[in-house]
Amino acid sequence: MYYSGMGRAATSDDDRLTTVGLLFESSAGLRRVFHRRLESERAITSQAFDVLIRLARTPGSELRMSELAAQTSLTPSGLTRSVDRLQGQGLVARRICPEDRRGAFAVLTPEGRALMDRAIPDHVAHVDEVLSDVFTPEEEETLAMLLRRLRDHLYVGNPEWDPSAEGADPCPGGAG
Amino acid sequence: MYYSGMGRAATSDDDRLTTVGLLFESSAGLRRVFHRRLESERAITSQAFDVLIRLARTPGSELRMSELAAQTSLTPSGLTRSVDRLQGQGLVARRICPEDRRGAFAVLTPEGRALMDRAIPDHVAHVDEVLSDVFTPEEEETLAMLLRRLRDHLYVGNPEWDPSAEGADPCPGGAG
DNA sequence: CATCGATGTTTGTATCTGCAACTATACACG
DNA sequence: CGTGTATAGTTGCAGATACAAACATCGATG
Repeated sequence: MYYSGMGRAATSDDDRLTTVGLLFESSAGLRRVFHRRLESERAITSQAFDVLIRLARTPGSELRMSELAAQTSLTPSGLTRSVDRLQGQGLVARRICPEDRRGAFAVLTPEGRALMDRAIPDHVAHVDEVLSDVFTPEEEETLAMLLRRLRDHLYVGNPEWDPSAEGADPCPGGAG
Repeated sequence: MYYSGMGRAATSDDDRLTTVGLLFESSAGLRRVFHRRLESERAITSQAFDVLIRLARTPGSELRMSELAAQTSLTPSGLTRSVDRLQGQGLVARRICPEDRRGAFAVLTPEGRALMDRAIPDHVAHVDEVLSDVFTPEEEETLAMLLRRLRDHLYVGNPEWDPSAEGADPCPGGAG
């Protein structure tokens, strides 16, 4: 999209839009690649996988709805719907936060845990396969470092998606 | 999303998923930032802007529907709907390709051209502002180089989105 | 020239998403 | 203890997207 990589990007406008355009295209392309495999092999969308993997990789396998929304780049409304669907599939359940009854946790069910235990290794291998085809380990590290700076810059100060809130859970996961 | 940048990413699984997670988050964050500004100042979505800027920056201000779909990471169906909306706003028109009447061009109308002449400089400045807050010029160049490799790897061989078809237009823009 | 398969685009349909409004609970204050 | 404001999450609704099927046209073949 935009105007990236057309072989005639020489003007200053082009240069400045190229990076952003490449970022969007890479993201969309990766998402499509992973989405295809997940949907054909696991019958879940990449969006659902985003939610599930976040839960699977959290101690206690549960997170507050708002946490999960922030970490999946979904709005609260979008996350509610996503968890509704996962609940319908029996992969996730809701648990009221005992210390703040407005709040809810999304919890991985045993079935969801089993699915992720099968799916994650395959997914990691797939990611690995794609990235190692393109980058050396140092390059991948450089890319991650640059992207981390960009991500942090974009999300700080955004009240709804500020990662600085990540550790400030009023009802810490499962320990209660 | 995924598990990136949580301060405890030390296992091998984490490392391998981090880069992809950061890419998705950066892309989503950038899209949101640009979307907000475009929608409030120009009353267009960032998706529509993707289409318009591609047209605005092409000689003759017109492209085949399939070209445009490939370059905006939309499916043909999605692009048809998008162009429908832009046509309804008077920003884009369709033109049948005289040499292949199955095909259609999307053409920027004078109104669309005028909008983009106003919007592009602001957008470039906005992109510049965000990126220069985060990266040195060399870093940005490095990022673009790495992302270009990734993008090219993801899109070659994918018949629907193969960029190698870009120069092979059977009815080249506007010259006919 | 008629037919058949291939290609470019559009349409029917279902799903997903976000915004704004709403409900329920918590917390501060008198 | 009652009231007012803030916060967590959900729901109604409108808009956007993809997949599959349909439609129109092209090009090859006989």
